[in-house]
Amino acid sequence: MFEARMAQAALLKKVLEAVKDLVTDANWDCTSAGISLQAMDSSHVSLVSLLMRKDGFDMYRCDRPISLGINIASMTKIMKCANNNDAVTLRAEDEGDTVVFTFESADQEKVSEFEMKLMDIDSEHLGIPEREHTATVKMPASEFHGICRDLSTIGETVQVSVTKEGVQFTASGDTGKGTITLRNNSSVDEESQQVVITMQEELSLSFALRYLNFFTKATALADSVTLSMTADLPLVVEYRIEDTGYIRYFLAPKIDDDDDEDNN
Amino acid sequence: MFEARMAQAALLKKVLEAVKDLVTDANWDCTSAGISLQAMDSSHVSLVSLLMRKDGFDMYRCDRPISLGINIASMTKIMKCANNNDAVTLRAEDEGDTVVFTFESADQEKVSEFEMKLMDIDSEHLGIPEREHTATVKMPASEFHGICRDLSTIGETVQVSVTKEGVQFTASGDTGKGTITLRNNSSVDEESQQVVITMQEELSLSFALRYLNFFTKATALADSVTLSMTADLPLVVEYRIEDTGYIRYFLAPKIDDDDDEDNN
DNA sequence: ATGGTACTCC
DNA sequence: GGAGTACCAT
Repeated sequence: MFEARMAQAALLKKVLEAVKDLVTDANWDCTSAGISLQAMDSSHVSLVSLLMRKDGFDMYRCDRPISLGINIASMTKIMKCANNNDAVTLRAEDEGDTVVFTFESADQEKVSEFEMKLMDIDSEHLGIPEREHTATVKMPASEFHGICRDLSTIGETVQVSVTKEGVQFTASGDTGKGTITLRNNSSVDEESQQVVITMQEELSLSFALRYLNFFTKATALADSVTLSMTADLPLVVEYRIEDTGYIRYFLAPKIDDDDDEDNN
Repeated sequence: MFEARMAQAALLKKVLEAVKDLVTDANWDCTSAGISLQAMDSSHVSLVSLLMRKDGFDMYRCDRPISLGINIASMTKIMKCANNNDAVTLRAEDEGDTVVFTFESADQEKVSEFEMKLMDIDSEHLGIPEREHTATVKMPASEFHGICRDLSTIGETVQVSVTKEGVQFTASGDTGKGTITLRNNSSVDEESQQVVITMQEELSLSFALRYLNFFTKATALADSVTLSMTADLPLVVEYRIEDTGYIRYFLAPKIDDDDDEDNN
């Protein structure tokens, strides 16, 4: 028996928003420690990794590990039926082929139950090593969101260049070129507004904006986002989910990492 | 001569919103008592019945009964030209083939007139008997709206089950099953938020959500909606129009009213 | 209440 | 493929 209850449906809704454009089906792997999900996007370019630890839940019970194969669109539809401050309970029998969502309104006058069929999904459970990166940039999530959106109107690729002084995002295309520079400002009062750079050496990598724009669907989940970069290794874009875990996205850099590239 | 004036164009706009998706042409039957309209929807499945008593108007005059055959889309277009708090006057000559809409802005600084051609419409004026029902459920109109919208994502049919304790709405489909339960809570302070059940005996009937979703276009007209049900008879969905009358929708239950039905 | 998006019909 | 319509989200 698996059963987990969270006080605010809003959280799960936001998680789905952050996943649904990238992934059609995924296994939600539930253990006594919590829920995790790993999936490649449908074009096998990027990877999403979600962790929700059991302490992020009001109530959490998982008698034995269970993998819930879920169609994300169906789950999204169901979660749309919850109000943001409904309590949500997920329940699955060990040998069952369904999961049941229960929504309870704050005033207890309304209870909704949605039963969803589970799927069999080949899970490519990729062990992703936690590694040190050459450079990390922590910045306001909404700032990153805006930068990716804006640069998309210029070109398809963004070049991210990190120095001790700051981070620079550049895109170019037919209409011209756009560059956005954020200064390292870890001294700003509000932590959520800080731009904090940690690095061993300067570095410059290019990424497909199309995927970054999918990643920024997680903006509602966290005030800050952290970009972790190492030459020739995938970028990691991490949003911490308060008290609960994180959602991380992985995206390999474009190989043509030079300024002369003009065929975006 | 027929002439009627209402202080707020908003009311007539909302009435049109509540009718236009269901009915293309309809006779507005005007008598000294007021205006009424009855029409089947275009697929002859459901029925709309509108009543606006003369006391709902600022000014009302109807020398002899007259039936105004109106294309609802045309009238909607014309009413879109009125501001919500314009006063509206409808005027038709006894032997004429047009109706004139006059909009006067609140500050009297602007007057608009639109003349619309009338149509000849075969009116199937169905005498609908007022009858006692086995069960009625009064609930917040917005709640009913949300339930119909949410369950539409699950299946095409909703089963409505009424007991003394509450009312339950259930739909099922390929992706699973959804159930929403509202407790009878007539003791809630705000009358508009109450769920009030009146019943002779428990009952469970199924309806096509497609039509219920057309009916909920009337949500803006009233805080509450009342569902009246009797086995094998059409459901009546009633929105009271404050001080004026009502709009009622009728929809026959689906015949397969059992839980084993799986071909929604 | 209004604007954007997504769907459906033509 | 385009326009109109309906729905959702802000």
